[in-house]
Amino acid sequence: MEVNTISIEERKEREKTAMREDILNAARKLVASSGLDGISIRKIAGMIEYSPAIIYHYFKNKEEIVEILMEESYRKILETLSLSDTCEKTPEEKLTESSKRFIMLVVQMGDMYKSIMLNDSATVLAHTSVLQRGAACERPAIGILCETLRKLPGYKEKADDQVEMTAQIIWALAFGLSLRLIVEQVDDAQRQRLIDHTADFVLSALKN
Amino acid sequence: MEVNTISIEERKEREKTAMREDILNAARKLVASSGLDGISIRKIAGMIEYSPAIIYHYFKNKEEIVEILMEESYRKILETLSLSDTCEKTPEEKLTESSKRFIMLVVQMGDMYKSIMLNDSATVLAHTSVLQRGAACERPAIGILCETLRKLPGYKEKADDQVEMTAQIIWALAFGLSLRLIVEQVDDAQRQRLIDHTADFVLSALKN
DNA sequence: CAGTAAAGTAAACGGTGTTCAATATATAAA
DNA sequence: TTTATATATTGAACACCGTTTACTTTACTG
Repeated sequence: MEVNTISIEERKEREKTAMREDILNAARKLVASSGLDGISIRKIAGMIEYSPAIIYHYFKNKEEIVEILMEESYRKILETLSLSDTCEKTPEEKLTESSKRFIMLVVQMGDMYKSIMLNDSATVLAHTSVLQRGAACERPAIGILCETLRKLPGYKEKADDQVEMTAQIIWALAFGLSLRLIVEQVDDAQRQRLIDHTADFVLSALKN
Repeated sequence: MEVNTISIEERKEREKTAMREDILNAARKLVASSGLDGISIRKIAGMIEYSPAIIYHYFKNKEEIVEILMEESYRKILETLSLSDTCEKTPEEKLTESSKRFIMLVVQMGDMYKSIMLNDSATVLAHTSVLQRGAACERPAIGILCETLRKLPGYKEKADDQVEMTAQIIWALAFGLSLRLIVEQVDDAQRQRLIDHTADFVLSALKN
């Protein structure tokens, strides 16, 4: 009975992805309560009420699970970042606002952002690297920034290379600032001051 | 015999610090060969040919050992940073050159710089935090930068607060850039391009 | 109903940091 | 010199960790 066989295979497939999802959900809970380092195969196994060994039937190893969660969070960052392209504003305003939104978001993500951006595994770097020449334009994080810069007065006739590099620098600044805000646990008021000052700083640099 | 007693105490003191130094040296070797994560109490014990437990008579825990090594490296960064104050150059040149030197140094330090700057223990943060208001001026990393900025045209009459914030932003930019250079393992040529472009970017911003 | 493929597990391996009771050693006092 | 005491040192254990292996159970197929 071929029809029956197929339906059983489909159910098995469903069960397999369901199990994978259960494992990932347990991992997500652990991250939420105690950060990325809080993930442990044994804890996940305890939460889904299975033996630890079974997890290796659904994932290659712990690293694979961690990377899935990181890519998930990274996608969330990109989504939030490319959100406000609809509203009509000057490119300067756009730049300022999306930078501010970006920093607020990643500061809120805290530890997770730290882990994503400092991970040097090939899989994660494939998404997060921005300094590699040319390649950067394919990556949303720097691509959106490049587009915005192009709309700035005097940036139409600039070389691609130059614009991309400027984008990379602005991005590095936002990256460095948010990381320090996270690590030093800067309070709201000082954070706001710094973000505003940074926006001014960047706009000044772009005018020349 | 009081004299004898004192001399014995002195020898014991010497022996104690010698043992501490042996432990730290073993730890340093491990860091050199396999990074900060390469340190393990058991490996250190093996190298100094003692049982692992003895290490806890000389150090509170592994964290204390790691923090000592990090503070050591951080001091080295500061020394190299405050080195070129002697030569006579324009503040712009000074800023550019010391920034470049700084980035080259920390990129070379690689993993260690990463670990120092992302460590959020109170002990390490006491040295490395720079975004805290006012407090930053006491810290060499941002203090030197403030002094240099003050010599820039139009920066004499600016408020302390403003100058410090600008320094913090430049510092955050250097921090973010070097971290990405380390994580993404950018090649020499591209690194040089980015550093040069960054210097231009910063000088442009400072002119307004 | 037998056979097979997949799901699941217990137990172990080698690793980690840390603690604790017991022991060896060296100094001080008798 | 012998005894007491403080210090240095250790072995063994505790509680974790990721991962692998051989084994058993379960579910499905012919």
